[in-house]
Amino acid sequence: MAKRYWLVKSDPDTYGWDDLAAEKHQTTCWDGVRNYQARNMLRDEIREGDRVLFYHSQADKAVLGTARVVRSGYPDPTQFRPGVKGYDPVSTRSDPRWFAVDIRREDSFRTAVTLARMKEIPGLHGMALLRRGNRLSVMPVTAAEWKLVVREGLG
DNA sequence: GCCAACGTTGGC
DNA sequence: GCCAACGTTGGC
Repeated sequence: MAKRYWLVKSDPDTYGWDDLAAEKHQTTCWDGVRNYQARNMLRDEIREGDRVLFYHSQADKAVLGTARVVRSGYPDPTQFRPGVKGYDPVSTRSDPRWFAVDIRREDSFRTAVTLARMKEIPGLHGMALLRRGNRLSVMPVTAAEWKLVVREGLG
């Protein structure tokens, strides 16, 4: 199967590129996603070995680097933990509603590729991230888009 | 701080 | 099943 590419979006005040760097093995469980469209991608489409653009929303609005999927979709453990954000009382272990993947930090860009910059690159005009009103925290990236963003970031 | 774009909720 | 109200996200 062809390798696929994704973009994950995170508010750096909540969890950012530096937080991922500080993790053991620079790997984290990408949990907390509570949107059905994004859930479907985490559960059904994202595979180990797929590569990921790591994007900061809010003040930064830029891709900071790349990561790799090191474990494909499995039940998001936070949905089973009463009291934590993301707890879902309806979800059960035999029929979990929410999914997570594990990602490992890979290349850190020399220069962050800003949203403004991406809008200037003709080959990125169709990018899901640039679609008006797109609030998905996980979205697909084409191979061509991946190449353009990474070339820009790694120089 | 504002507001557009959604997703969700709940009354009917 | 419809839709108004509300909450959240995130760019500006």
